[in-house]
Amino acid sequence: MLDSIARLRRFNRVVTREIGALDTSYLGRGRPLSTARVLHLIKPEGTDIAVIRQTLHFDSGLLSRLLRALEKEGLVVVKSDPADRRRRIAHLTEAGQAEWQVYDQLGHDKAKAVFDRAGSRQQALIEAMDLVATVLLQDELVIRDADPDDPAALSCLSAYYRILLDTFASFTPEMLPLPLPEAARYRSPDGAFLVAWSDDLPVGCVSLRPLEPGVGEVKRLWVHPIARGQGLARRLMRAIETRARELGMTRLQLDTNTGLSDAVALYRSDGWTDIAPYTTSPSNLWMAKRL
Amino acid sequence: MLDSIARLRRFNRVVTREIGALDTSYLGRGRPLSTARVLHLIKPEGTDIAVIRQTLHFDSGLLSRLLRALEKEGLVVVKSDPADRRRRIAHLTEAGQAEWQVYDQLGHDKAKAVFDRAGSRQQALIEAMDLVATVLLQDELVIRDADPDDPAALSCLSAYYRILLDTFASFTPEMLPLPLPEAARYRSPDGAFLVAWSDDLPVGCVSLRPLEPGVGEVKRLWVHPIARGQGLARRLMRAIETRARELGMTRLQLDTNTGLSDAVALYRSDGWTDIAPYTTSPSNLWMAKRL
DNA sequence: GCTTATAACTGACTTTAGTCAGGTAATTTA
DNA sequence: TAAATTACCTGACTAAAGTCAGTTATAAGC
Repeated sequence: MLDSIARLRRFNRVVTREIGALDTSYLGRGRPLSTARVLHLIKPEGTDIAVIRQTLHFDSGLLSRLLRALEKEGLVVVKSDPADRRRRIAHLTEAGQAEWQVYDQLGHDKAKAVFDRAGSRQQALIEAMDLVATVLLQDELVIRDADPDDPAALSCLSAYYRILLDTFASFTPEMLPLPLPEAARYRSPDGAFLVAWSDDLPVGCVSLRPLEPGVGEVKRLWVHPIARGQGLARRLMRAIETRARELGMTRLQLDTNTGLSDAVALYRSDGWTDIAPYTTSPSNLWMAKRL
Repeated sequence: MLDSIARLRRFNRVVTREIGALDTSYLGRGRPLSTARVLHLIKPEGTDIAVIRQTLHFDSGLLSRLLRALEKEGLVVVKSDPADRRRRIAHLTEAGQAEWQVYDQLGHDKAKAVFDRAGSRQQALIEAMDLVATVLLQDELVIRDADPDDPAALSCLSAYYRILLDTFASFTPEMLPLPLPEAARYRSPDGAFLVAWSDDLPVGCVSLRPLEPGVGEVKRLWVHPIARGQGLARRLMRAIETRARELGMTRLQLDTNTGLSDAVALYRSDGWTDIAPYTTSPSNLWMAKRL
């Protein structure tokens, strides 16, 4: 334990020195760091200033002052929210968008410099960083609805497809098109597509499409390797079942393969039972659950 | 690449929030953070204030002021270095030592809380942190003399022994005693023991003992898994050869095993040649090098 | 319609960190 | 031994971050 604390401190020292410099790269543009961070948090479509305040944990007065400074520079315009005119939304001017780009590029360059230093161990570095971040964020996994054509959804699907191709010889890339050909059926009100997020990294997905009135099919359950062992798959299944109920479904089906033994064990332990085959394809196990 | 930068930023956000809190845990004792960090850098035997300045990258004036504040609190006494009376050494008073303990405990508790949250993935977390730190510190590997009884030397040796036990069935724990029975022979002026450091983590070692006048034997070359692939083994060998020359040796020998193929390849490429057996034991290859 | 709550703003203030221009004493160099 | 250098100190200053009390406009509750 003592040794591990020494190692944590070493990690702490190194990381605050090297990675902390990502933030300080925002300096050098004649603007204090906090002002630059506020600017960089404003999205093209505008950002509710309350969101900025929560993200940076700033006092209301402090943020006000920083926004006034950005307005005086002509980079930002703050307007009242039409829906609730007490709330205010910050927008980037054209000059502000240009400056935002500069900051984004600075951070990008700094990050690239870190990876360049890793040389041949770049991949290992990224995986180690993911693991650290995921462990520290494990209590904050969030499941949100996504559009099946969204980049996050597509990144989950392509990871899921890679598993299928690696595991089953009978799958070919042509059988696994991206984006999904019937994307509309995975959108509300027909079906659903859920993505699990760890901070802003997609780490899991599951989808639901209608089969016949009152019956839905669960497909494409996937959990990122760095997020396994935390019950995320079960949370995703529970979430999609809830969504199915909200859509008026009373029965769910799925087809799977006994080769995916972890998934099958999860289904069984969550009340799914075997049913007769209803698809061909590489499936060799069919299950259903009454909601 | 874009994805990896997003992942680095995620890592950055999480780590500055979670691990950065290790430092801020020094707050809450009615003392500014920088003052507390200075106090915690003072060792029981006293610390040269230049070392503190370099470690924290503080301005000379700033550190002076912080030390005056700690003196006024009765926690620290700064005395002139007898060897060079311009230099000054900071010492902890009794009250200062007590306060130092409190800060140490605070950091300790905070670190433990991080590990506790990792649950079953504690070991994986530590290894990932080590990897990140080592990659970022790879240009800063330092090789220093160590005493063979030093904790760092012992930790290297026990890791080395573990490899031997795992690789060769013919080794038994009794054949690998710790601490070394003939430690004195690995100390100057007879021999040497070198340890490679990444920050304050020992990541490699090599040792040298006298065989007969003018002839030395290199033993126990080890490199931590997280530090492999960076040429550290070669640097250690070069360093121990230099040390051997300084000790007046003109010839080096070693015994090894062809099972350790990486090591053997290194020796050969660095000018070592096969010689006749001079030991029994699990060795099956004997080499020498003229200095 | 009146009261209360909420969101943001303004101005005054403090703390912390850090810089800079001297100054002194000790040591090293020429 | 004089001049230069080094190590540290002091005092004056600034910038950045953050806190706090009070104000205004809007929305929500009764």
